[in-house]
Amino acid sequence: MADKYGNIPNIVIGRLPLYLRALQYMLLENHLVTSSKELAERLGISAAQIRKDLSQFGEFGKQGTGYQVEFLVRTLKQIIHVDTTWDVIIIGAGDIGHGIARYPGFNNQGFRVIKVFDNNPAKIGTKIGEFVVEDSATMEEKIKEGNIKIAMIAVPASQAQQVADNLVRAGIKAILNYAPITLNVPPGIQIQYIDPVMHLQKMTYYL
Amino acid sequence: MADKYGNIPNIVIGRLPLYLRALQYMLLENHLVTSSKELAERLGISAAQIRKDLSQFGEFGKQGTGYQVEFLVRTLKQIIHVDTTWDVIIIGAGDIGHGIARYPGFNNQGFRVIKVFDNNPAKIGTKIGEFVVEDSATMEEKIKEGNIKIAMIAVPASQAQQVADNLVRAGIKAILNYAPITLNVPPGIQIQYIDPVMHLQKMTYYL
DNA sequence: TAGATTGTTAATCGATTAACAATC
DNA sequence: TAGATTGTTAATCGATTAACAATC
Repeated sequence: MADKYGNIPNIVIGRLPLYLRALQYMLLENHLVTSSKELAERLGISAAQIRKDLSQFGEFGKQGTGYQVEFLVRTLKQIIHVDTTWDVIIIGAGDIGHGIARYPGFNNQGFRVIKVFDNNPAKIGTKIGEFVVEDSATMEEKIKEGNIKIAMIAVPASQAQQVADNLVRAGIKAILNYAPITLNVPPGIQIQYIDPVMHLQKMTYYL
Repeated sequence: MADKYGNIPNIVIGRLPLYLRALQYMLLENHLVTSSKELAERLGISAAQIRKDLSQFGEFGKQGTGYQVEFLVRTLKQIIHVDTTWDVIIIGAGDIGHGIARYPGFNNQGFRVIKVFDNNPAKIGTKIGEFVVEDSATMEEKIKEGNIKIAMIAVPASQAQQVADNLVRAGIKAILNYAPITLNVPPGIQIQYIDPVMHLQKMTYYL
């Protein structure tokens, strides 16, 4: 239940994965205890904000000492629901689809790509690493069968809205969209965007 | 000069590429005039916000009518400095580097990938589409020669900070980082992040 | 003219920060 | 104990929205 903790601002939720990522690196470095001050310096944000954010979910630190990194990692994973592994599908077997199908970074972060779909007969049946590209026509059925909740859209912008509509109809609840277009989805469906052009254009103003 | 317009909040600058993207789609659809209301509906934000954002830079609309799409596209491109084409380099010739080197979406959006670097001898000299992978050891020199200002980091997280340091030393002013790690860069250097895991983790809280 | 929509102001809403008592 | 750092409050800061005169 997302409201287990009451109404947490979305902007706070958005920072938790950032904290988690930094804390996991600390673990990797055998850095077992940290403080809001240290974490803040690593991330370039204020210590007060980190303490305030964490305090929305409980009391995880100890005065005078700080936070046990391993405990905080475990706790954050539980809070944002990546203490389990989510099955994820990819729609679109072009360059982007290939890239994310093979991306090793999902491992141990709560996600596992399990299927890749495309509607191009020339691509259906071909292999991408361990995956055999499946026919988009069978997508809805397979989403329902597998009770899949998360999808990544890697089709051209012109097809993205149609794909999103199909995904939502099939029961998908969270979409990561790589197509450079804003999609309309019903309330309650999560959507995030990755568009390198937008990121670059956010910076050129300052150049 | 970024302060041609005074001190515009960063959050406003960040929305301009979103407006631009939507307006360019309208052009594509031969949709020549729009209003803050219409644009707001497409983007799922408020019309007042769009008008307020645009008004920071001038008066581009007409009461009773709205905005000329083509004029607004041209104006936004000038404001965020993508009315010219920026040369961009990629560091890292792995899967991600391959993907962005071949990504067609930069065309006509103000960016052109011109070089790909890697420090792996097995990769140097190999081809990625039209690019020949160049030796990272020659990177700084080539950045200076070409007066390049923008770079995309596509190396493993363990190498990303070192690469960023080198880029900054060579004169790079804007970095798009695909490595899943927060980087430290000096003030005045722009940095943006793309990490699909973070985006997915922002959504699972609500599932 | 009547209707529509801008640009802008003031009010509201929300997020961040500074400060500090509590306490390890 | 003395020093350090949390969790939390209240103050500040900033962003969004509602409303409307101006005007096309």
